[in-house]
Amino acid sequence: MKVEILTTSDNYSLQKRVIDEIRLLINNKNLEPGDKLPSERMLSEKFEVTRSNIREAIQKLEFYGLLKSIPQSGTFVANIGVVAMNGMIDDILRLEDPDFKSLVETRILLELKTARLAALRRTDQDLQIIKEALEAYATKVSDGEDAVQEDLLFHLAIAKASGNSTMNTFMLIITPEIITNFEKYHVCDKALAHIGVEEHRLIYDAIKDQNPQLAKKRMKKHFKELYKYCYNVEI
Amino acid sequence: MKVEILTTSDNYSLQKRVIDEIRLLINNKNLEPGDKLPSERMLSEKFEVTRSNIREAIQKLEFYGLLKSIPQSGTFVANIGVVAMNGMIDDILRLEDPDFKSLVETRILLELKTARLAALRRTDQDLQIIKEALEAYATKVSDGEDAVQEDLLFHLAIAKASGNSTMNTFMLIITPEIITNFEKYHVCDKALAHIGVEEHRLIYDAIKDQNPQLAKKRMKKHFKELYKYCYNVEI
DNA sequence: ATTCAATAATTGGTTATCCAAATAAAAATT
DNA sequence: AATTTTTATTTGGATAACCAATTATTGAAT
Repeated sequence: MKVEILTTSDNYSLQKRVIDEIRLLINNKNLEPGDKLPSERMLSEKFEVTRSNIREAIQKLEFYGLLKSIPQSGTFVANIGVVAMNGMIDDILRLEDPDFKSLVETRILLELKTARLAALRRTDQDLQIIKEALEAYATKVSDGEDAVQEDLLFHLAIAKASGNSTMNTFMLIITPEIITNFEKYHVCDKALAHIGVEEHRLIYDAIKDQNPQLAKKRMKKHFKELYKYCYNVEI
Repeated sequence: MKVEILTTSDNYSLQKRVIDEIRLLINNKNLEPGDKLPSERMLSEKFEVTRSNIREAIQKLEFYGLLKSIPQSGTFVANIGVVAMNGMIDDILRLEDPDFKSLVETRILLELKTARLAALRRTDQDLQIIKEALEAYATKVSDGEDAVQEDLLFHLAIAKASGNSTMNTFMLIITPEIITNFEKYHVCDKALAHIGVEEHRLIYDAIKDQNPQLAKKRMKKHFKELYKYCYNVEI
């Protein structure tokens, strides 16, 4: 059974309201870094929402490093002052869901960098994993099968070899969204795959030879071909 | 009262265990995209953990786009096959917490790009917000006050003006961690601030004049000076 | 045998209750 | 009066009970 993604606007705007209330409270009480927020129970009463709503809002602000909950003690303002707190919460509230163009743009930026870094830093073990991913991809393609997954894993292997855990995380975040979009529009069919294999091999060689410039250049070309075929757009 | 960040290793490894069990289950049952997972209650019984543990693990995999929960219906495998699922979960489990060097490296990559894009895409309103952030920063510095927050907001204003919501999100994620590290090591004191103001102004001018190359170049110089002063390292 | 309405069971999400740690307050001891 | 010990309260987190939407099952009607 296939399912479609849906977003419930109700809870979403409620969370935004709670986050904004917390922002106002921090302003009114002039809470500085390290200061304690009122307890979850008090906040839920004050804002007339459930404690769950408060918890979710706090967890979101915790994700962005603005608050820190300590068990059996309280929730505290992180090492960020009132001014930055306001600005950042404002940004968080206004954040729209990423459009596909934004995802692609970011992916290319990240992958040109990870390819370069992988060429500089890859260990022998990293190289081995990339090679295995490459060959799994090549095998699938030569068998005429769909190889979107293997393609993905090749790119993630490079991200891991870059030795930069932040970029690695970011790649993990955006990759599935890109894949979903790719499959949704039914672009990038198997005709492209054979070209892809050769391009992958060239990228692998550059990383193997520890040639960062070349790795970046070949990754750039890879994306150029990819998006030219898939979307008839130059990037 | 100041608080220190701590990480409880217990729940963390428990979540990893649950995620790995889910991975194994998807493998053993050969679940394809769109297939339904067993209910949370069954999973909690099967893995001998609480339903909360199951929910948290599912939510994490949902964050990375691997699963999708539908209310009153079930949890489903996203549009990603078994192979990619395995590879990605493997990556997620191995993800280490980002080191400072990794954060800085990623920040620079992102900011060189957002500066460039902001120069290309900024609206008049974007420019106005950047200008306000710049002047708030300049005022603080000329008053001899600490201006870390205003500095941060200037950079975030540029990220917003880039028109790329993904990069904007990523900037919001890494910024507080960087700030925390900056303050922890008590580097980057006020002596640097006056240079910073001038550099900010130059970046602003380039964005105002819609000169992407110049904006990027000046941002690059800004970071070079910053990290040279703060860490005595070349980047 | 097929179709459709009615009912029972299942599901993720929500709310309420309980818990153990941490803090504050009070009382006892010196 | 100062300090320690004891008790009470507050805290975020864990658990359990509940809910409404969905799905599966049953059975009656054609």
